[in-house]
Amino acid sequence: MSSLRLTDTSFVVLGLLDAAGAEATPYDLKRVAQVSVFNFWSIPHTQLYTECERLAEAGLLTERREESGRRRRFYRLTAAGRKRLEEWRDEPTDVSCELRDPSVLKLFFGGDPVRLAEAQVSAHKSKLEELEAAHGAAGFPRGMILAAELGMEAERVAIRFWSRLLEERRGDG
Amino acid sequence: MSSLRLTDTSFVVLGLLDAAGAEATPYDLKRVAQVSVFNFWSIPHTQLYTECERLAEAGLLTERREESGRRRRFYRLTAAGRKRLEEWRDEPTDVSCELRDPSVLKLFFGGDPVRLAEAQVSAHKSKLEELEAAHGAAGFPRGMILAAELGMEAERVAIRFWSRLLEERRGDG
DNA sequence: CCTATCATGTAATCCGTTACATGATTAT
DNA sequence: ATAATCATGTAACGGATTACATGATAGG
Repeated sequence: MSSLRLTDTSFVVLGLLDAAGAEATPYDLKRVAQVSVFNFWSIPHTQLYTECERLAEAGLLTERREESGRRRRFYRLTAAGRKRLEEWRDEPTDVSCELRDPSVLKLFFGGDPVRLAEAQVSAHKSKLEELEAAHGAAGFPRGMILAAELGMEAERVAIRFWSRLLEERRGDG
Repeated sequence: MSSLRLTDTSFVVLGLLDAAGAEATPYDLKRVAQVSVFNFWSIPHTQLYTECERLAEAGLLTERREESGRRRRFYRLTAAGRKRLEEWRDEPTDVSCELRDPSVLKLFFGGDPVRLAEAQVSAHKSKLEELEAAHGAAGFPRGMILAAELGMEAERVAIRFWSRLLEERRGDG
């Protein structure tokens, strides 16, 4: 019940549980996240277990454990948990994000544009297709749809950028 | 001299030292980084100190310490360090990056689009101006220029995205 | 029934962040 | 000179990643 610091990871978990609207195991969260949040903010599955534990200790989740078999743990948002989630998402941030793209880092420090571009064009294309496919399904809340649209737009920008490098392969120095 | 695992942070340090082409203190690295790499991949300044130490232990940097006064530490790339850097940057990655934008996360989980957009539009606009200003200076290697151009393009996309949300403020649900 | 793969989870390690601290330098 | 700010650095803590491990389930 101690009031520990919440990280972005914490809010991903709180948000997923809120969206689920019901009890869920960390594994449930992982499955739904993999086709939604993880598209633009991924978290290793092991962290979902420890984070649920942490949040439960802080009183933001309740924990129920199966008696038999796997003894799986089911978590649910408490009122306090929902409150923290709402406070967080209603408070706008002015921190602007960073690209933090490993390939751009290599490019920045002198990596060969053409070789990098070859890998990046196909990577971003398949990512875009993935997003478009997931986007087809209906019934998502508006925020999720908007986030996906921005993600797709970002992919298109990346594709254009790296494709252009590929074309100018006679480029100078 | 033990062969520890190198992280992206390691390569930022190696890359900065390579670009410097001379001995530098962690503080030197910080100053040059703040107007270049940190625009799209930032690292807390304290980490530059510990990372230089780590890399020196691994034999990728040499360390020279001032005798008098501040007893500052100066680092320089070794041949092994340069080799690791080159290997890294010449090997293309297929990992595509993630947005990892805290505001998009809030949007995704139901944050109010208009309130978020208000803060984001101005944040991204000032970031774009900053990038454009830094971009004016000449004499940078091509990779750095390209990285900056992608960064500016990404900012423009973000500005368009959030601005559109602002305009449609009568928007549905 | 045996094996391979997927589901589910724990533990240890280590990087990255935060908090703090002291030496220079500038301004007044 | 003294305060204030900037430069430079250290140490502790905790979150995130990695490595590993065991229980279910399906296919042959």
